[in-house]
Amino acid sequence: MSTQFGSRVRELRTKQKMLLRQLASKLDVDTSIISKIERGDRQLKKEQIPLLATILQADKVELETLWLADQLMQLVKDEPTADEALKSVSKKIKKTK
Amino acid sequence: MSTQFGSRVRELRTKQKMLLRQLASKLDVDTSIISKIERGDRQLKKEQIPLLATILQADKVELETLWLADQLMQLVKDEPTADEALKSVSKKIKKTK
DNA sequence: TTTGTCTTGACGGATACTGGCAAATATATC
DNA sequence: GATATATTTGCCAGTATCCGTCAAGACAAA
Repeated sequence: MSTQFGSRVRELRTKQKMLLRQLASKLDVDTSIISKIERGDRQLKKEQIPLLATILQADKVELETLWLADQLMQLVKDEPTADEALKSVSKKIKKTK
Repeated sequence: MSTQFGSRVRELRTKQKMLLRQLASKLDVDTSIISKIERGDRQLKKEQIPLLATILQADKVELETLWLADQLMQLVKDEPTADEALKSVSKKIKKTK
C-alpha cells in the first residue's frame, strides 16, 4: 500500500517539523488527503507536484520521478510480463528522443 | 494515437480474413469498439485478452505484453523523467521476484 | 482526562470510461 | 457511375472511478 512518493513526502515534511495540518493548508486541501497520500492510499495529482516541491523545498524532478515510478509500479505489479513490457517501453522511448 | 496492441490485433485479424463484424460478434461487443481498439482510440479490457487470443489463435502472453506496454507508454510519454522511472521500477520488480 | 496529531470510513460532486447506436466515410464489386 | 458491404466517427446514457470534505476514531503526551 505504501508508495515511494508518499514515503519521501513524509520524510521531507517531518524533517522540517511540519505538521500534516500545515502542509495541507499550504496545498489548500483537507488534512486527511495528505495523510492518505503519504501512506499511499491516494495519489497526488500530477499538477500539484511543483507546488508541493516548493513548499517542502525539495527537488521537483525527484518528486516527479518518484510519482511516475509509483504509477508505473501500480500498473505492472502482479503482471507476469512486467519486465518485458518495461524493457519494450524503455527502448521505444529512447528512439523518439 | 495508434498502439502496438491494436496494430497487432488488426494484423492477426486481417491475416485470417476475419471481418471486424465477425470478431466483434465473437467478443460480444459492437463493431465500432473493435475498430477503435485496433486504431488505438480505446483500450481493450484486460480481462478480455484471453478470449481475444483464443479467437485469433494468437499467443496470449504476447498480447498481454503488448497491452501492458501500451498502458505504460501512455503513462510515460511526454514525461521527462520517464527513463529513470522505468529503470527504477524494473529494479524494484526484480527484487520481489 | 484533556489536548493535539494523525488515521479512517462514508458521503456527494465531478470526471472519465464503457458499450451501443446511427450517420458518415471508405472500399469493393458490378 | 451505382450499389452493397466494411469501416470509421461522433454522440449519448449508464456506470465506475476519483477527488475533497466532513466526522468520528485511534494514538500519544502531558
